[in-house]
Parts: sequence; structure tokens; C-alpha cells
Amino acid sequence: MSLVETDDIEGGESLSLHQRILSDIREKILSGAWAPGHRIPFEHELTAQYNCSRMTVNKALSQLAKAGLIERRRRSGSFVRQPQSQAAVLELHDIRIEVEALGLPYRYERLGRVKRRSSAEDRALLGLSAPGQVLALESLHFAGERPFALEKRLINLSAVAEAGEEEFLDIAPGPWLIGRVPWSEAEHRIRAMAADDAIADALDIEASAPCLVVERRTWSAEHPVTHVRFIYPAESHTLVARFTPSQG
Amino acid sequence: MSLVETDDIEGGESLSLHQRILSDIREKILSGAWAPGHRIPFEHELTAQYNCSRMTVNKALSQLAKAGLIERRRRSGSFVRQPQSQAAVLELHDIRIEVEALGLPYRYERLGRVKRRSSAEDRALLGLSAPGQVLALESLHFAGERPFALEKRLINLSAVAEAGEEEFLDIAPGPWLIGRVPWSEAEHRIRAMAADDAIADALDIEASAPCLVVERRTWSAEHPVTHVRFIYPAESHTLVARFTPSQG
DNA sequence: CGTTTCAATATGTATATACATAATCGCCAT
DNA sequence: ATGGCGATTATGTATATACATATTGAAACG
Repeated sequence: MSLVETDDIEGGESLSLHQRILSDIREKILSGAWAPGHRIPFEHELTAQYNCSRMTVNKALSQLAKAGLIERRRRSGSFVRQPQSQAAVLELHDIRIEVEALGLPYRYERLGRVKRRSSAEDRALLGLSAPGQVLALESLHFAGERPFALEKRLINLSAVAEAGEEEFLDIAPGPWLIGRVPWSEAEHRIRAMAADDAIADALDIEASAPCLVVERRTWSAEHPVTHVRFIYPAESHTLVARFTPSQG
Repeated sequence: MSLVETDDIEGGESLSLHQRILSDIREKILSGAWAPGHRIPFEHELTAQYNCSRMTVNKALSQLAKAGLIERRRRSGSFVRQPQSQAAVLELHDIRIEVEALGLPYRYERLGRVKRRSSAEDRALLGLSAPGQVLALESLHFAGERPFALEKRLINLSAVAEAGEEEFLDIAPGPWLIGRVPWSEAEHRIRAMAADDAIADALDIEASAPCLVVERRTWSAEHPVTHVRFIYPAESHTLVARFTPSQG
């Protein structure tokens, strides 16, 4: 039995050997041909089958291991792992891009801007322990005539002092921060909520109508940078997440 | 200027060289010391600084490139990328695990089970073009006494024939499918919705109360396998997604 | 019979080397 | 000037090799 013809007569697809080994093995696993627990051929066997060096095989297998598709055990070999905990990559677009993708004109409007000493709630949201200055912003993103999302944001001025000088009248805080502050970690919370009166008013929807709430906390090298809460009317928004295990 | 002392006197942390190069460069980028656009040292410079071979440096840089932190251009060098489109990894736990993590007893109850020829709507949800048999399931997941989530699922029997023989009285379709059908791709849609009467009744909440809806479509090697819609009462559920760029 | 020891084995990491490929720079001829 | 061409350069991919390390299985020993 051989995984491939060593002399590939047909599709000389200009795939690198590395890529070919990767996709061959992925295919075997995803098709179910190699069930979880199955021992995949030893490196030296693959070396022979693909007629290449062990380093090339090793790189491919290491990558599959890092992607979580296989598990490698010294002296024992490499094994197909149990189905992984399902995880999906959730792309969190810029709202402007999202709106424009819908073919609607985008408009941003700053509602409020307050610089203040952090309240206990501010600190809780940002994950701060010591008090300090924060900037609280409230703004609306429009798709055409209609409000698309309400944004409530806190910025930790100890981490991003320059934000204190910015009015955010013409630029939304999201794009402003991106590119200025490299972020090392982010956390999102997604939930449904009934609109309270203030939200309903801002978004021009009925009170207690369902909304999708996306909260994001961002850190840069351990320091909390910002906490933001996007509130979308239920109709206007669906988050899409896709997942393909271990691509390339 | 040198990234590290070539003879590391202090922390001989038993980190592999590969790991050390990776984390050094990541640190520079995430701390902002190397801003987006900055050209990071050429491979041969890093080779000299770390006193190692180019292959080792190359492997580290390739990994950073694959993680999206840097961009490599032939003849020009490697550059710190603009902040990536924000993406987060959303873990989609098994509901049983989620409930038990809350310290509540988990219970599953099948509400309905119908085997039928796929309707146009079924095909649209599953992404099928040709008609065929599908299994429609409706079930409830409980956390303690209270309904935690309502599940509405379609299974494509052309892809998973054995599902037609299963009653799903004692095992939820999710766990049943996992481990039986390897999935190669999944897509999620997350949105908020007002509970209609049927949903409100099943979940024991008020009509038009806000709910979080998570829809998932799963493929196995191009074939649609299942479409499932989880409906959570707003209070009971928050999805959490975390992201750290390019972990080693 | 149980334990220790040792050799065999598969993976982990690193090196030196080689050639391919793409992009850029500068030279040269038009 | 300007358009093309070749040399240069940095990365991309692969090889052969070497030694480290963890684990297993079997032999040796008390």
C-alpha cells in the first residue's frame, strides 16, 4: 500500500512536497479513512513513500500536530486525535466595512464623550485594579438612514494617553485605536438582550426588542486598553464564523 | 544592537532556540517596539545574532508569517504587518459540558423526531441541491430544572444513513454525530431573536423575550451533514471568544 | 518473581548545504 | 529620459546528517 505514486504522472500541480504530504494526510483523516486512534505511518515510512527526506516529512507532521489533527508520541509514532473541541474563527470586521459590504452608505456619529476618573464599574469592565483616568465614548454607526449599531466604549487613558486629546468627531474610536495600539489579546462576549428605553431610542427600535450585544476587551502586553460594547438590533446583524480544521 | 546575548548567562530556561526566536520577535512586535511596517532583521542577521543556522531562523519566521504577524517579501525582507483583521477563536462546547461547568445537573429530552423527504426549506438550510431523506429532530437541554437550550436539527441521511436508525432518546444528536462523522468544515451564524410562542413555551420564558440563536452547518468532505439551530434564553447564555495572535 | 538496566526506536531539534524563485537595483543601449 | 536585461539579493524548499530525548520492550539481575 502506498499513499501516492512516487512518480506522479498525472497532476503535477506544482504543489510543494510539503503541501502534498499535508493535504494527503488531512484528507485521510477528514474522510474518516484513518479513524481517531489510528497510527499514521512512521516518518521513515512516509520518507520512503514520498521519496523525500525525513525533515520534509517531519515538518509536515509537526504542522499537523500543531494544528491538533494528530498527536505525536516518541518511540510510539503519530496518531489521529479524537475529534477536537469544536472551535470556529469569528471574524470581527470593522463596522464601516460591514456596512459598505451591504452596499449601504456608512456614517458615524459621536453622541457623547466624557473624560473622568474611573468608577468602580469602569474598572470592572476594563479589568483594571488601580484607579485612573478613562475616556467614555458613546457613538452611533449608521447604514444609510438607519442606525446600525450603538457603541459604548471605555478607553484606559493610562495605556493610551493620546486618546485623551482626540475628539472622535470624525473618526470612530475603533479605527483610531487600531494601528495606534498593537493589541496582544482580546476577549469577546456575545449575548442577546432586550433593548432598554435608551437603547431603543438611540437605535430607533421598539423598547424591549431583541438586540445582539458584542462586548470586547482588549489588552496590549498585559495592560487593559479598551472595553467596547456594540449593540445591534436583531434584524440588522448576524455574526458569521467559519472553521476548517488545520488549513495549510 | 543585538536581540539577545549569544551566550545566555542568565535564564537557561531550556527553551529551544526556535521558541526563543519566536517569542523574542513576538514580544518586539506586540510591545510596539517594532511598529507595523518595520523591517525585521534579515535571516542572515538573525543567524548571526542568535548564532544559529539559517534554517532555524527561517522556520521561526515562516511560522510568524503563517500566524499573520509578519509579512515576508522576497528580495526585500520581512516586515511587521498592519494589525490583522480581528479574529477570535470561538469555542463551541458541548452543551452538556457547558451546563456541568455551571455546576448544574444536565438533562436531555427529545421532543420530536421525523424522517421525511427534504422540503425546499430543509435543502436550503442544509445547502443541498438534490432532494433526499432527512431526519428532523427537536430537543431540549436542561440545566437543573430549567430549560437551557432548544435544539432544532436536520441531519442529511444521504450523508449519515445510520442516523435514520437512531431514536436519539438517550443521546443528543450532537455527541452522537461527533466521533461518528468527521467534519471538515463548519459555519456558524449567531444572532439575536425574539422568542415566538412555540419557543417561549418550550423554554419556559415569556413570548418575545430576547434569545441568542446559534446556527451551525457542518460539512464532511464537501457533503452537507447537519444543520442545527440552538436557541438560548438571553439570560442563560453568553458566548465567549478569546484571541491571542500567533501563540507559539 | 519483581525490579533494574540497557539497547532499540521514533520523534525533536539543529546544522550545513544546495538550488529555485521572485523582486529589485543599476547598467546599458536605444 | 526610458525601456529592457542581467546581476544581486532575500526568501522558499529540500537534502543529508548529527545528536538529544523520551519511551518502550526485553534482557539481566537480585
